[in-house]
Amino acid sequence: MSDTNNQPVIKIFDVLYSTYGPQGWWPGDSPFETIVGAILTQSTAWHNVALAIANLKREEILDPCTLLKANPERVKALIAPSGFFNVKYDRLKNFLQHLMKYDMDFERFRCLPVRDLRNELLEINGIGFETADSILLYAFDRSVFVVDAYTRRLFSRLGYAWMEKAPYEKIQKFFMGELPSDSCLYNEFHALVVAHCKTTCKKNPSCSSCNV
DNA sequence: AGCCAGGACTGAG
DNA sequence: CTCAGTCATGGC
Repeated sequence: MSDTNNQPVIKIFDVLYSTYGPQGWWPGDSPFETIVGAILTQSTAWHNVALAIANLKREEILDPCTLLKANPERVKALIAPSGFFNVKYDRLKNFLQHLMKYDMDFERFRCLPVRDLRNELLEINGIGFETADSILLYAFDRSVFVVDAYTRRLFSRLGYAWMEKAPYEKIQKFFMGELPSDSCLYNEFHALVVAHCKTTCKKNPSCSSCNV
């Protein structure tokens, strides 16, 4: 709270943005595709997720009703490239079954207040903090800040050492207190953190280049 | 040839 | 409550 070495969060964002430019995460063909992607990308490289989604599109089952009715083994085979296909199938199914409470009406579900939406997502087995918030931000365009391992790592090295082990929601609350409530800003911010860590930090374990 | 990705759940201690 | 083990494939 009184660490004078900390750069203001917004300034770090500015440097990242001017370094890497807009990342264009998940403009997506549809919110539903984004949600599927959010679940499939759990602990998985995005490239593999893209393969899985392409399969679902090719077979034309990338919509809630069709996907829920499709043969489980067939769906598992299609999403196999994204790994963990057994658990991920169950997680997709859990989400779809939750959607049944809204008569599979996607629009009715997404109109809920953010707080309710988030709580409902978190009730679904297989959707944790990061996936829920990714869905809210990237699929529903709500101004919710997404925290992940990269965020913890990068900011721990930028003077916010407490983030290394702090609870997810404490970190989230911090960022949302420091930044204006803006889904576009949060969208780019999270993507830029990932972009930076995947390039610079990864090639440099000591991460001295994190002196943004 | 390992190692690791844009996590979350479960069971053990 | 903390934490290792588990889930699986593709790319480097």
